[in-house]
Amino acid sequence: MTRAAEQASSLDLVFGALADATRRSMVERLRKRPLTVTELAEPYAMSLNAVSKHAKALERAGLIRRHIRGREHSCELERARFDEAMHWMSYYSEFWSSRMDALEKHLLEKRRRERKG
Amino acid sequence: MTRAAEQASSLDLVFGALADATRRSMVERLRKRPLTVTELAEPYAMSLNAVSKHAKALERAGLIRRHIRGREHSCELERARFDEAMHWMSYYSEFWSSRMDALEKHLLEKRRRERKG
DNA sequence: AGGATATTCAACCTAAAGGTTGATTGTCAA
DNA sequence: TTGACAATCAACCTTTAGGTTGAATATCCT
Repeated sequence: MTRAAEQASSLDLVFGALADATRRSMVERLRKRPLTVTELAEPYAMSLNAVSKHAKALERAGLIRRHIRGREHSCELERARFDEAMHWMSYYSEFWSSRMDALEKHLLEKRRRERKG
Repeated sequence: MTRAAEQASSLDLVFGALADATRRSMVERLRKRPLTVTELAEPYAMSLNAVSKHAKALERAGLIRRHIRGREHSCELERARFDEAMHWMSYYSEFWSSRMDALEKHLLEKRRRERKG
């Protein structure tokens, strides 16, 4: 990060984006299908402008992608983007790390069985 | 949340706490062993006061616990606290959800085998 | 008791976050 | 071509976040 003390790191942006309840709610709704900014705004008691800003924050963090078709901006969840943060966190969670360990063991075992038989 | 529009939700606090690089660095270091506030402060080019505030943010989010022994505050990682956020995120990650699915399948299969044999 | 050490409290500063309103840009459709 | 619609830009306001310094509190040690 040469001139980038100024620019937030990727994890800063992802966690920062998820630290807001409105944005988490948006992510939840985008899980089902893409939504335009206007559709996104519908449930919230705030201006379209505010929603537009939230969408931009999610986009900056890479958590959504935007497809512009005419005047409509369709916002789509970028599921892969969650992995980085999940991976970071997994080091600190007993629950998940133990489950991941179990899974790794399972996969190794399976591979071993498959090689044999 | 009756009178709690004011108070941030649990996920707000957890993600908010992790949105700062200094605090993530602290978490990383606490993974190995508990550290006092002074020990925590050592690598960072900021006042002890600032570090104390960061520790408090992590504590408020439930990501660390504090054991006071005399004048020293020993900060310890609260690993279980990461689970809630991980769980929330897991719905949105292809990577993790697919792995979790595989694990679930494995566990079911295993249980089935064990019941049979 | 008295001084060093560990930590927090309090007041302050600056920048960023989340919201507003009003104007602007671009696209659709009659 | 004109008006409605989708979204952003720009300016502004208020609260919060991250940092500072200086004083206070509590504990340890001799």
